[in-house]
Amino acid sequence: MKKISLKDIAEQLEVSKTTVSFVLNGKAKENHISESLTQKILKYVEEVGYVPNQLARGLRTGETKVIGVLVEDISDPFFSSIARRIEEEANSKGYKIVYCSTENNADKTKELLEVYKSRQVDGFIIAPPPGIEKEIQALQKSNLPVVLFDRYFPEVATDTVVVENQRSSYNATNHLLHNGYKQIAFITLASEQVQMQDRLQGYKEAMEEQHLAHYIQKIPFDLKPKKITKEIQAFLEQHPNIDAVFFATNYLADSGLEAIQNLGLEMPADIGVVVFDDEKLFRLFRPPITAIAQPIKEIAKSIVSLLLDKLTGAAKKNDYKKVELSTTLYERASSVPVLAASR
Amino acid sequence: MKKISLKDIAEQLEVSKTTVSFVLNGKAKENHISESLTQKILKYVEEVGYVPNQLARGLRTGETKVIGVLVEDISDPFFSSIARRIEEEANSKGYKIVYCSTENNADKTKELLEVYKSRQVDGFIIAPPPGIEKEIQALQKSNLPVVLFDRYFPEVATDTVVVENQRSSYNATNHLLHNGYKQIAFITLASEQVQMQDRLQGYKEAMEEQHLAHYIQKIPFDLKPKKITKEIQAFLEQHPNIDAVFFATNYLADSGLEAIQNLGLEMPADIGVVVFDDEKLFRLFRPPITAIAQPIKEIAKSIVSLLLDKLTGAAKKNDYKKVELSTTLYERASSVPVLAASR
DNA sequence: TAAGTATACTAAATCGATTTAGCAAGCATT
DNA sequence: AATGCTTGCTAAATCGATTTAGTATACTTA
Repeated sequence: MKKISLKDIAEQLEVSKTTVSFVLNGKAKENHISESLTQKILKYVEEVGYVPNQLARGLRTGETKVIGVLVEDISDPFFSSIARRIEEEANSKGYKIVYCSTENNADKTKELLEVYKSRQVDGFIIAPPPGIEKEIQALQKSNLPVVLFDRYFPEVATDTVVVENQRSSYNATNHLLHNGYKQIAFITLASEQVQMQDRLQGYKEAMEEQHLAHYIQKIPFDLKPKKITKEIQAFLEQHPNIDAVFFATNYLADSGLEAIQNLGLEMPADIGVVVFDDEKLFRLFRPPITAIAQPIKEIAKSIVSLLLDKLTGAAKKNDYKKVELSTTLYERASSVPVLAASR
Repeated sequence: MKKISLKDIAEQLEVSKTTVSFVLNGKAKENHISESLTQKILKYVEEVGYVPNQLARGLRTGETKVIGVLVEDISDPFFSSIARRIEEEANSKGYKIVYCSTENNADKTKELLEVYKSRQVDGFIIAPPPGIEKEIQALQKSNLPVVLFDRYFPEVATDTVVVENQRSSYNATNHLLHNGYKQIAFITLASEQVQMQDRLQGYKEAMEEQHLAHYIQKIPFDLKPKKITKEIQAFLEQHPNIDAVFFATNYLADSGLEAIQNLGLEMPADIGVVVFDDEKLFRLFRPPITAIAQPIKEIAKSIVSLLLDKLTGAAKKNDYKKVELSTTLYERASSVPVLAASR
């Protein structure tokens, strides 16, 4: 059962490849192919179940209908759920996805970009690691649309989708403050990336408004979960006066919660907890974990819509948009002491 | 900055495309290209940063070095972590991944297979939904290697990677029995898929050995989490004598744990809990949730290794292997009542 | 010295589509 | 009767690689 090609069809029906191609691309009318021949071709194509070779088509047209998606780690629940939605959105518009994990590593990312370019993807969706500013600009110069998400490069004009990191973080910190916590630690990544900086800023702003001291721990990027747990545990031991912790991203919380358990601290009485990023099980935890939920579906929708605007030409090449979506703070028991009201 | 092609290089250096191609493919020696010319070409190629167009190459050679991965849902932690590892393994062997979510829907899957075939992927990795037996066979007939995982079709010979579902389930049920639970419910999907059937079998076997009655609830496949919670809650209310629950897959547990909370039942005293599939936070739950962990990394390795054996010709075309990996039961507090020892 | 064989390289076919340019027949118009 | 416009269709170029089947020269060897 060899694959059947345009040529085969043309030969079988004793017409030219051109004619078949016109018919299949809906250009029969404008090229004066008779209705009867058009039908005959369509019928035959249907019968033999012909599917065009997309490599050949892509080679000729330069369009592959494939979008490259680069995320930090596809096994991270935030990224995998975004990926799922992007897939859904893109599929519905006739695009396919190829994805990979950057591990937040610039060199790996650069390689991946090369690979994808050589595969002629039509556009890119990227949660960029630091250090690929130039590559992003190069892509845009060579007319390959790019949408960044989760973070971006302030100095590079791009289409971008992020959440209101600073404001969300500010609000969450205030939530802790309103519930009586004062010695609030902010546990984040040792990263200059804009989303982490914004989250940090929000925390600082809220603390400074109350003239409270900061407790900031920066965890190196590539530590294993166990090591992260150790680090956080050590930090909390060094600062026994800390009465609340704000985890700046999901997987720090996963390790941090373990550290808290190891130390025998009780939420929310001994320690209040808020996490940036919601996880499915946070709601069921005991106590349930207060979390900032990012609007996954909206993020994905905005990303794909920005990219498609560029791909279809609906948006001008040098006209970049930054979409900033708001988050939802789910106030759960981990940050709401029973006595809060009376404090 | 237009893209540079083989032809451009050939013209610049005043040699033929053939020569350049030979050099780039490491076939200089065997085609008697002089060392000096070889070096000159390599140097120039490096200089201009030429990267071959993979579409053209794929069209000509029929090899794209791309593997299609179809999972049920990329946002499911089990599948996303498998995907991550597959990506890692495949990348290290020079292959790229294109993936998508089947939603366990046969029609969607069939479409996706067509799309991927038209993009000339070299092979497939599939967690198959029911009803695509014929398509799998067709792929194999047209010489496209396929590896199934998580489940398979007993009547179709394929390379397959699964875990010891029945035995794992049997052991986990026995674990509950040894800890004094007797009215054990098995909450599973209304699915004929082999992995679910095997898990059910393992449960039944253990229960029957003790001459105990079954409590089996089958949840329809496409329910939303909230609906699943309701269903499970209703089931537990109807059978108040149930003293333990075995969830046959991860997302049933996510909903089931909520049902248990809603009913005010305490683990492990009121109800013992075991889950097929471990999740990151199960260890940190209160009480920690006993779970059967699948060996993600090994599964991914086996999958890729089976597929590569077929792709490289190391394994014969009609020589199919079934790899069955063992799981680990993490016995945590959700299924180990404090009094268990004395019962 | 003729035949054989390395050496160094290339022309052209090929993969499977799309697309440009154009042919041929029929009809209307002047 | 010559010109122009439709209509209906096709030949051939093209995208950018790989690969087959050469060619031309130089060097052995009998």
